[in-house]
Amino acid sequence: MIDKLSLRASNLGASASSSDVIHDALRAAIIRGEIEEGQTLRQDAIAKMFNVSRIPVREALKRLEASGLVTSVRYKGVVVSPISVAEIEEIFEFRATIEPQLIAHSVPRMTTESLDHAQALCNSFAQEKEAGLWGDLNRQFHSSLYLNAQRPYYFAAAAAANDRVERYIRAQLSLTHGRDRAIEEHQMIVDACCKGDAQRAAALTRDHIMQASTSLTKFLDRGD
Amino acid sequence: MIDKLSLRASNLGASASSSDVIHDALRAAIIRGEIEEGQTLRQDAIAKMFNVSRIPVREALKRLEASGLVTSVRYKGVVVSPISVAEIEEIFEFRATIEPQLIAHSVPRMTTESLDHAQALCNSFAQEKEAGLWGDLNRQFHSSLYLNAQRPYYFAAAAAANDRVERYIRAQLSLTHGRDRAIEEHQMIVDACCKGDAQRAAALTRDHIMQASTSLTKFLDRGD
DNA sequence: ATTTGCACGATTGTATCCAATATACAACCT
DNA sequence: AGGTTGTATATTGGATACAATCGTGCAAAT
Repeated sequence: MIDKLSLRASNLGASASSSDVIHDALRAAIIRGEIEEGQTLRQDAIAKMFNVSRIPVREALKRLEASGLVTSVRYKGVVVSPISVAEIEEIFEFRATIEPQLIAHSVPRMTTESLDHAQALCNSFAQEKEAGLWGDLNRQFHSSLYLNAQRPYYFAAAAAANDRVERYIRAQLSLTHGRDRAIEEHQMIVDACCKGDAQRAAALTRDHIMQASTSLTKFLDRGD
Repeated sequence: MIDKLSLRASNLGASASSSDVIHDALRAAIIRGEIEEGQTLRQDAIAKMFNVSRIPVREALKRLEASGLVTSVRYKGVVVSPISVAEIEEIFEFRATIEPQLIAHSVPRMTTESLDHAQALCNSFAQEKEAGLWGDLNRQFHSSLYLNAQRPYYFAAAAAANDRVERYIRAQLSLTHGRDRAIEEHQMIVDACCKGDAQRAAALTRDHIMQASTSLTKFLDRGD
């Protein structure tokens, strides 16, 4: 028998189809705000970008539609789903319900490694100078706190909710003092995790999300 | 200007494509348990059932995959997602988090009409003799209590969670005393709504869901 | 000037065909 | 017999071709 490890055999069966690649790329572009909401996505244009036919593009769009990121009208096309301030508030409130439960379940299951990893991501976020990376690092940090929860459904629900408002989270981080405050709150959450205080970590997470929500809606109601 | 209401103008643009029809039919069949979990869905077979090509079938399957009802492996096919007892428990717990919030937001916004409608559905469920209809009536009843919440994201999240465990909700209702107990609890929830007691309605909803969960998992751990 | 009808291009929805891959089974070797 | 290799068939993934629909501009009618 050959040594499997020497080949680093990857699971080919689960390799990405064109449809998967296109889906992931579009999803990333949408949640990062690189495609602005309301913009219509033309099948042909996307197909040409990826050098494929429209078939895999359509399948990718159907999946994005199922997760709410785009809205489709027959014979007219799909547009990046617009989202109202009320919906943003609702989704932040949803996150503030789900994510504290995730972290509360995680804390008693965290290992030294996962705590170190979380602290490292916390530091990366705090030290990163380039604003374009704050969103990714912020999300990685929060995800790392939920990995031990053993709550896949909650985790997926939180991820979906984050996808819908990701571009507003990024906007909030770019607000005056938005990131500064996040840095402080992140460290407090990590500290609570290190002490094994699940309830405090949950409460801090909830506050962190709601604080971002109010500071964001204050900005959106005023300026936009 | 013509009177729009007199026309009851339906949104023609949103008329159903083949892909939509197939998606809805498959979804209904899966959540009702008519297609059992683990069973593989052949594109060709489905296409022939609906007298269409495989293209709209594939799009329907991609959407089902995005909502978690089926699992797809490249070049092998899609199977109805199996679900473990742990996942069932998690999703019931998720419902027990979300649905009380929905009803709590609904209660202060309920009208006499919506209360009457809920009571009517409550009665229909209690009086229905045919076991095959209990699942639908149960779901209609609960949905009616959430309609006034003005929380579309919560509502959609609850609907998706219900889809995933619908067949187990049905099983639970068929258990000894499962339905009897549901009937009592439903009436208590409606009564709390009529009194405008949002917190009690929420607490009762939470108990209702958790009670179903424990009675169900007790059955699944023992028998299955 | 405004409205109505229509032709045409652009775009989406679906069918049909081909390629890539998996599965089952036969042939073969030891 | 047991296992391995080759081959046929079934099934999915994707490309191409065609049909259905939408939107727009323009001309004719009022």
